[in-house]
Amino acid sequence: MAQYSAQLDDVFVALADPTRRGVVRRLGSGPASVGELAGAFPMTLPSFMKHVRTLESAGLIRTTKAGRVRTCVLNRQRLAVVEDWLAEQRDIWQQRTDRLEQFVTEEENSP
Amino acid sequence: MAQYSAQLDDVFVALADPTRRGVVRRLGSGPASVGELAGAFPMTLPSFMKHVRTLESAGLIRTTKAGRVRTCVLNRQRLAVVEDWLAEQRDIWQQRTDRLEQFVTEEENSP
DNA sequence: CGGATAGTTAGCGCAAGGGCTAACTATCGG
DNA sequence: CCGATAGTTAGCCCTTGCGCTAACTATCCG
Repeated sequence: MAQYSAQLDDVFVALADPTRRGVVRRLGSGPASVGELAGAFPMTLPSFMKHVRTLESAGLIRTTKAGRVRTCVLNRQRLAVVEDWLAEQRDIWQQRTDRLEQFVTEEENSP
Repeated sequence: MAQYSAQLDDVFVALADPTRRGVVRRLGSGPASVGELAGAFPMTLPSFMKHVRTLESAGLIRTTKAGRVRTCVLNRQRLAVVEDWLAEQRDIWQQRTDRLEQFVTEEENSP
């Protein structure tokens, strides 16, 4: 529950684009080359590559190059950053409802 | 598990900024006026208001104006959009590991 | 070797994002 | 009614994001 703010920023920014979410989704089913991935999106390769780099520097994917083909794999770990943030939100909200309950109880005891 | 893409985009974009995440976090503890919220961030009111509007049009918060003060409340429901997306990712990944297990099993049976 | 394939680099254009100031409106409180 | 308070609107600036073309590098294969 730390103050990941930098990571958090990169990850949310990376996911704030439909193309990049599409890549994450696709990679969920297993690794793929840049070319394979790019085929699913209506843009040129250089444009697509930028998305790949964004995802990689956010840590959401990892890539390796073998011969002339670069293979991308999902780094599921990184999605935990989002999960943790959501969990934190739930906690905060929970604390609030706890306070509300306590307040109501106190009111009942001293009306 | 539909194709929310538009909503999803708005919500992720909204959360891709530390100021806006800060507001969401703060509102988790209960409603607050624009002025109260703005006090926590190093920027002018007009700038801050843009973030409020972004959050509101993404559906993450709701605001109402009484007299001269506008009060903001968190719309927790909307965070479910993110939760659902994450759940979907987990599903996809799960399907993959299922296939892998099946593959391994088949290999064992016919070596 | 030589052509096809798979990325990569460089640079450009445009729209959007996020911040600011200045000036205005609309309460509220005395 | 008047001054202070709480937002709001308008417009400007600058950076970043995202898409494109053109040209280049680096394999792979026959």
